[in-house]
Amino acid sequence: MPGEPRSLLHAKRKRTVDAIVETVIYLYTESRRLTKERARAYGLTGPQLTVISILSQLGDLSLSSLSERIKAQNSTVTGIIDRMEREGLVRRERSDEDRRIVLIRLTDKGQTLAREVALEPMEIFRTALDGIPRRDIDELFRVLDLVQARVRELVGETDHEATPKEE
Amino acid sequence: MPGEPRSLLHAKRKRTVDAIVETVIYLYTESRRLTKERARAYGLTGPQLTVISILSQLGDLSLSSLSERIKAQNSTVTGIIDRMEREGLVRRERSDEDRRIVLIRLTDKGQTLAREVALEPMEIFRTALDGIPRRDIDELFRVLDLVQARVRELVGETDHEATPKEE
DNA sequence: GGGCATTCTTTCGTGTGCGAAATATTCGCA
DNA sequence: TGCGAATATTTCGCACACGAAAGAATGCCC
Repeated sequence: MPGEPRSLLHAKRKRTVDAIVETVIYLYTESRRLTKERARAYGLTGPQLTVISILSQLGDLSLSSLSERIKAQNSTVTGIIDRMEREGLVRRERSDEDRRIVLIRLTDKGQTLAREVALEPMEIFRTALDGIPRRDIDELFRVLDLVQARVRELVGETDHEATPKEE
Repeated sequence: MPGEPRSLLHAKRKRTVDAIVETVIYLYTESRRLTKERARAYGLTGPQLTVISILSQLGDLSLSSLSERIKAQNSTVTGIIDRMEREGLVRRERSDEDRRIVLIRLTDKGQTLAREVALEPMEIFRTALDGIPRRDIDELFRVLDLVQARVRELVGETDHEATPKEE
């Protein structure tokens, strides 16, 4: 194959890719920052506000299901719940069916707060998407989904542990 | 305006938005996880590897420009550099022109490591984008850019402090 | 029925990550 | 000159965040 202006094409594409990566980072970090700012108004931290909003929507949850929801390790969530319990926002309650499980439950104080805030994760990001035409949203979804599939493929995606792939 | 099946449209749209948000979170956190995993192989943490790769590409940087690059506060980067200095990966050097400035410089050990790794931030994400057709990449860029603009608009975007808006 | 793998949570050590206050240096300007 | 505002970095206190190991309870299976 003869020489082509390949590097030029690559250069342009690299700029686009850089911009996309930058944008994703921006959206993610800005959303986090805003959640935090919003939480501060109620004397909470970002993760604490998220926990309150999840418990309020889904009811009592075991510590591990909570961890799964907020995509953090159990050991991290233990700490978050410790501090929230100290503040009287949640209570730990041992499950009766399986006494290994700790159920996290909102106290009255926690529920009152929940009603005041009603926050979605990544809220500004969502709000921004509201201002975008339907067709563009669909396009965004379509391509992001392609990218995600590709990442999962590259990563191996056996859940980093679970089911060893058998085909 | 007469009644429309508005809630149905909203429901569908909400699902799409949820999926988009989920995907962005996935891409961001998975990229971070991979960087960290990769760093471990060299006895480094994620941020440390990022610092090495940036310094290696751009040469010596002041602490603040480094903070800007990795989008973290100065106080955070101070800590990262402390530990890297302890490990003999970088040196602090007071600038001669402006003695307020601390220049961060890779040691020989740091440079050797840099040559071994050569990592881009959010690397898998980038790699995944490589497998996506040009037209889709352009679409993704176009719409994400719209979203970003909308977020900036919503946030006020006076740099959270800088130039008080005067129009 | 007793032990052993499994599951759920906590503990521990270390490393970010932030914001406010302290410190050091430079710059503008009266 | 000399002093107060501005800039660059560090210190401090706190809250995540993770992984490895310990602790507690369950379930399986001989």
